[in-house]
Amino acid sequence: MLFSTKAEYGVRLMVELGRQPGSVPVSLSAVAEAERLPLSYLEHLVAKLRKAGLVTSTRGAHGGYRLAKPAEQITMDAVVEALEGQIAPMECFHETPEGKVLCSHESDGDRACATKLLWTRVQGGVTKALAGTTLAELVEFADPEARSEPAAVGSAA
Amino acid sequence: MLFSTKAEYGVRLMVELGRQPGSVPVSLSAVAEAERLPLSYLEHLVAKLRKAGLVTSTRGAHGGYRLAKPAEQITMDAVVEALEGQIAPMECFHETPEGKVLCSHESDGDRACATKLLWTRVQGGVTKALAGTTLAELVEFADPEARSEPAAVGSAA
DNA sequence: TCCATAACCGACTGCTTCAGTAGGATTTAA
DNA sequence: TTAAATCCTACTGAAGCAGTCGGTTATGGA
Repeated sequence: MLFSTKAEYGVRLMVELGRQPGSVPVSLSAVAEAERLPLSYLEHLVAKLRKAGLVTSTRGAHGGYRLAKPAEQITMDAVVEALEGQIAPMECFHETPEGKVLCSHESDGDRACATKLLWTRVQGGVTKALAGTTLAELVEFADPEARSEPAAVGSAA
Repeated sequence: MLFSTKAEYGVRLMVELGRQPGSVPVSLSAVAEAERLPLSYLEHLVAKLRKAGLVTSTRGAHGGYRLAKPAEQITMDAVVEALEGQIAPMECFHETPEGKVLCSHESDGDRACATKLLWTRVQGGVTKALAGTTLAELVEFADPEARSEPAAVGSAA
């Protein structure tokens, strides 16, 4: 598996926030119920998103979370990276701040690192997919009719 | 990390076999020494490659492994999948034999799975990178001068 | 006929991460 | 004052990773 449930849950959480009109904070327990995910685990994930500056929080009663900027301006590479850590195909792969790809095996003898070409391509494919997808797209995809009322979740059961 | 060292070591192993002219089997210990990787760990990896039909083995003295087909015909999606298992971005993602992508959250309520669009794109990016790279390319990349002599392996020690 | 070489196989181990739980502290609206 | 919410740290069982180890089988050559 390329990613763990951290990315899965975290993205769903972001989508849930993105579905909200705007200035209304959404409580984590509402998200947990809507997506049927464990609240206490979501707490860990949302902390990462907050530290990455992707969501803001309001404490106390009627508090909750909301997006730190419009969903159109949030790309999924930032979200996934906040949740999973730096996205590299391989342990030996590091990206410098200038975006240059380094491989620790580089000087591993007398010839170029055999796998660098492959991992560079994979890295490129993933990065392109993530950076080319905005949160707004996912919100739209999940909820094409753009109805503003939340899904009637608690009613059944 | 997207992939573990299984993919890394396994691909290097394949490249090492690909560097050989053709019909000469290469022993695992030679590969281990050339790439400075633990022999007994490589045994596990090469077993996966053999079961996937990517390499063939010759037992006994002067035995070893060689590619099951020309390096030009080996694409890296097969190699990585043999080593790491099915390549899906997420636990809930399954690919049917016909190549259709399924998501277990699909009927997870009243709306489409929010993350499917994203993971489909990521999956596509990775698959394209892996399937679009042949072993021959990596061999050429690692060894641009195409010298046919193997790296002086056993001579030391 | 030995013997060195090599593939083959399964069991075991220390370590880290994952996925989640638990318990509390702090903040804030009503 | 209190209920609702964020925030924080510590803990836990399970699984996978990265090997190691010991032994079995096959084979070419002396």
